[in-house]
Amino acid sequence: MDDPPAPALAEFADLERVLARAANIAVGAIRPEDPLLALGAEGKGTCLLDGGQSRAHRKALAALLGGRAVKCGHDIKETLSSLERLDLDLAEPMFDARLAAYCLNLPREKPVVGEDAAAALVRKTVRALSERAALESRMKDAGVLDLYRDMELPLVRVLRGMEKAGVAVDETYLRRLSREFSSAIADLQAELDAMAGFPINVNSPKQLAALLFDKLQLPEVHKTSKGGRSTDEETLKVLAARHPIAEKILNYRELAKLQSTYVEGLLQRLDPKTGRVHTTFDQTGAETGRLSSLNPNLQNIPIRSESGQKIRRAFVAPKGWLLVSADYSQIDLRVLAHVSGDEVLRDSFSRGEDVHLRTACEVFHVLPEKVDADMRRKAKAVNFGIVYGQTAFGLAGQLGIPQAEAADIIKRYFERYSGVSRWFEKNQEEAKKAGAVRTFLGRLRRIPELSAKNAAVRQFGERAARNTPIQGGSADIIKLAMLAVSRELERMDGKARMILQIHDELLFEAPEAGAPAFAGKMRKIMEGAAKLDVPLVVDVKAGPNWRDMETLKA
DNA sequence: CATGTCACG
DNA sequence: ACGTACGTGACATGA
Repeated sequence: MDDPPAPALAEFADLERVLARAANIAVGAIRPEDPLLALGAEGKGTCLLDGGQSRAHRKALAALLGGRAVKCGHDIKETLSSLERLDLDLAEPMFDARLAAYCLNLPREKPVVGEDAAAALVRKTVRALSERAALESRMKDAGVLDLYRDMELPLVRVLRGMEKAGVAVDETYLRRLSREFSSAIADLQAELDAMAGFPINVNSPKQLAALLFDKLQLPEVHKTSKGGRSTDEETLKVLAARHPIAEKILNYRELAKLQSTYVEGLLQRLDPKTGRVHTTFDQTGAETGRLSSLNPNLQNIPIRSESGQKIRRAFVAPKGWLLVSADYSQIDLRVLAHVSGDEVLRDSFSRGEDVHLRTACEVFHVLPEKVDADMRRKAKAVNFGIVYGQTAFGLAGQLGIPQAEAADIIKRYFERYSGVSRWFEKNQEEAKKAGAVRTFLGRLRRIPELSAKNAAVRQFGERAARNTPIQGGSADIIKLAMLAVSRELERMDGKARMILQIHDELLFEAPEAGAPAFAGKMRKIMEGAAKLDVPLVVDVKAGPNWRDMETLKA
């Protein structure tokens, strides 16, 4: 498609009458703190307004943006965010070119070199208007128009509401934690310096490799992707058997990570006026249809380690409220059961069994009462690996078992779960033919790597082709749930809020008194968000912070 | 700006 | 023979 003509800057008044009569108008805004607006109509040039001008024209803008014209833009969520500052909103109908391109899984637009923010805003906004018809037609042809119109576009406002609401953080607690971590890090640094015999910067993989492999002559465990000598966690765990410094480095790394990324990162992003942090959800970043979260990323808050849990404790409910968490149980494997139709997997979920235990029974040929913790652990790794296209090599590495044993386990898995095996075959064949895969709700991912000459590249494509219908199918389900939940929250008129999505979990805050009933309501909505051939099961918990949550029974 | 590392689902 | 588990984002280092 041709680039639009260079936008002419015009006075707002010159355009206002044209815009008021237009069926489609171009609307874009950036810089929430100091809004910059672009407005235009087909063939009528563009008007650029800064924050001050926007305020002066607020009344006229409200009429235009609240009118019946199709508001066409590029990244509507960003536009909504900037307009909030002027107390303005966009009324339906809308068109979001960026979201349309995402649903079509088109390659991402490269940034124009040397272009300033205002010029980029005008260019993208005007293009959104001129490309609307073509993009809608392409979406129809590609079978993703319903996905765009009924799922992604309505989700924009829901996500903006979550971003705006933010999450409360206990600043006093976090500052105390910062001092605690700093002191522990300083102690570890002193011990490391003493053990190394010189001041060692553990944050430098280069210095660390020199210490471990040159000075201390410890064995190299594996290479980095670029051929260097790796000092990662896996390596250090191996080296821990040969030298006490490895363990110290691991301890240092853990705390340094938590301190820099989470404690300091969150304090930096905390709004001192409200005591809340506000993430941005990227609705168009992930190839599989998942969301991502940035500035700060609130989808990777620690949970696994003890020190990590101290970070979770910093996320709190306001006084008189509770956090409510609702997470889908085994959603990926349920989606696999649904798309593959595998009888054993379906049976397992229909009966409400422990799926990892069932897999252990199937692959080890034993009765449930004979399954020990190690067998279940292995079975769990197999269930994870299956979804990712894991090889015997990978499973062996994961479990620390010989490759032959891993190959045997995988072989038995596919014998017992033959429906899964057949679905993988069929999916692979169709993916190769189409150069793309879809989720069961029609979301599309093109995978050009499937026809690569290079075997490694092609195999990567094959794993992506296996994983995407599953991970993407799960993403579709939780998005539907979020839409259904948000409709209920509107009915509740602000008596509770949805504040985060973490791929298979939704986090809410709700008044303490009504929290159990609220949690039950959310559970029901989420379990009913999509109709699969197996039940969807949601576990709900509530508590004063994101660490101390108690399970609520149905 | 690339690299290595590591936090999460 | 190929390389070896999918999807993200943030941080520190050092060229």
